[in-house]
Amino acid sequence: MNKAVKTAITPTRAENYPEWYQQVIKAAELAENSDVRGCMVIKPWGYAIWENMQRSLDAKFKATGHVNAYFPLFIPKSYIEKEAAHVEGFAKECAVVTHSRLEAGPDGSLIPAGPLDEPLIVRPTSETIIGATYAKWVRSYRDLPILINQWANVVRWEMRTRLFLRTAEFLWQEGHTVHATAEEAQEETLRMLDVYADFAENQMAMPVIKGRKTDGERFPGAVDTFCIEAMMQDRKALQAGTSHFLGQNFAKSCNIEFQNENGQLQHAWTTSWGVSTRLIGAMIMTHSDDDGLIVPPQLAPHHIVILPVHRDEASRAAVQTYCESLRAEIAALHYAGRPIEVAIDGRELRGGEKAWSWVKKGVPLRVEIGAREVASESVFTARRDTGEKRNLSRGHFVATLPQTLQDIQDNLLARAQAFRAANTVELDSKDAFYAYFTPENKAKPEIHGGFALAHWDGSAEAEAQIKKDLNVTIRCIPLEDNGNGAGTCIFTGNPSKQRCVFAKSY
RNA sequence: CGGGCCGUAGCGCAGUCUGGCUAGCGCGCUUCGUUCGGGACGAAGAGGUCGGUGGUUCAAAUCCACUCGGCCCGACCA
Repeated sequence: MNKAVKTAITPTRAENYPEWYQQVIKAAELAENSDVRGCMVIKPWGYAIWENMQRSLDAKFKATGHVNAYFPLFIPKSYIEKEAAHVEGFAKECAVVTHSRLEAGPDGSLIPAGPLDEPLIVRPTSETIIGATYAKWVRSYRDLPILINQWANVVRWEMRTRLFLRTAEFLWQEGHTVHATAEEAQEETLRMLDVYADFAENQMAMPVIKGRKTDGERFPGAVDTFCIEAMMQDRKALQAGTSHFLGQNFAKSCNIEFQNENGQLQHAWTTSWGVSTRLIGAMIMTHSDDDGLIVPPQLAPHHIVILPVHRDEASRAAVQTYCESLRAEIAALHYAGRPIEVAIDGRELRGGEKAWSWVKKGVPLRVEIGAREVASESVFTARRDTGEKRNLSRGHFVATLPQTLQDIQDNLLARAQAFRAANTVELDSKDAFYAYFTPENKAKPEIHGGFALAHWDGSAEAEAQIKKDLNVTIRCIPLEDNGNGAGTCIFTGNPSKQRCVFAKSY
């Protein structure tokens, strides 16, 4: 109390958003930088959130007919070379294994030995190695479709990294499917995009825009790339997931061929789709505040923590017993299809310090139990999302707990939706567009801009120009056009079919 | 790969320009005491190859050379 702390996290979002982001991660003990450049250590609290994401996504994949499998970490260099656009996109960021062992050097150091005949690439994505495998599996139309997902790590040698948002190694899932027809593959591509959007909104409480990428932003080797785009609290866009219709590009380069009902040999149609630990970054930047992380109940490792408050030794045993029985009662309840996760924090810490540690970790509900609560059969409870503190009868608290968690979940989504709506504008002139995306203070840019919905005629020149001038990109061409149909391109004056989403992005 | 900055305790830093007592400070950590319902206070402790190698010197965290690593700005980023 003596310490005049206004917020648990310094700096605040308004003061320095990127630094705030780093401090939230640190304070919540989600992850830290490792000794390996660009690679992070995901700590237990962060990994538990990832496990919850995995569990939920995995169930959705299974429910849409997919099964899991695992493919190698290493890809022969020649495989990557097969697809021209793919090489172009990934060659610059591949880790390459060239030797198979180490030998003692003259000064006691180890030097690589046993050069490989063909270097191996550490997978940046697995289209080529999985495609090569599928080529062996597919003979007949009866072998199709193949609907497989893998949970894996991938490596992309990024120049500049940020925890969760862009790391050299990251965890993800990648679905790779093979179909007999283009239509079926296109349906699959959009089905999985819907799965991602459903997960983002209902589990992460993060509203997203589903859309199609422009030619310039498309996945290397894809015919069509679809994405979900979310708005972070600095109003920048984050691509939260992608689903690609690969056409026959990889089927041709990997030789995935089958005989159709008429006995004709033809190339198959493939898709791939993925989301990564970047979603944790998205969750942080969507919901957290100046007191730290806020985890949506659906993803929270603990839904609720019980903090025993021991004021004197006389009541200690009674408080402890009360906490234990409350925990047992809560643990028997269910929320969102799983038992409510409840923990008692019995650490020998001061009350304030202990409470703040859970605020910073973003636990949805905190309960403090002392002699007063024991005496009156009540609980003192605080919501992380609103900060609201209440004294409730124990019976009422327990009976309404699942609903309270859902209220928090709903509130987070509603809050994020309102934020996005408040920072989304329709712009109808190039001047207004440039004004919207230009900071008032160029030396120390304030948080400005947001999502701009504007007409664009498909001109790659205009797309390149705004990227150069403003660092603004077309995030996507929305699948659901709520921007009232056709109009005029604000850059060229040519006709435009619909508005696109423009924003600065991560 | 170009331009700039920085490596001193777990973290954040001072000291380097102008070489000189036993290398300091804050936070954190350990122990004890008093405290405890929203981030306590006091006392006593532990913790350092000053990024590395070589050189100059009676003497190097400090000066010189080389080298390794990191950060920022560019370029790059499904």
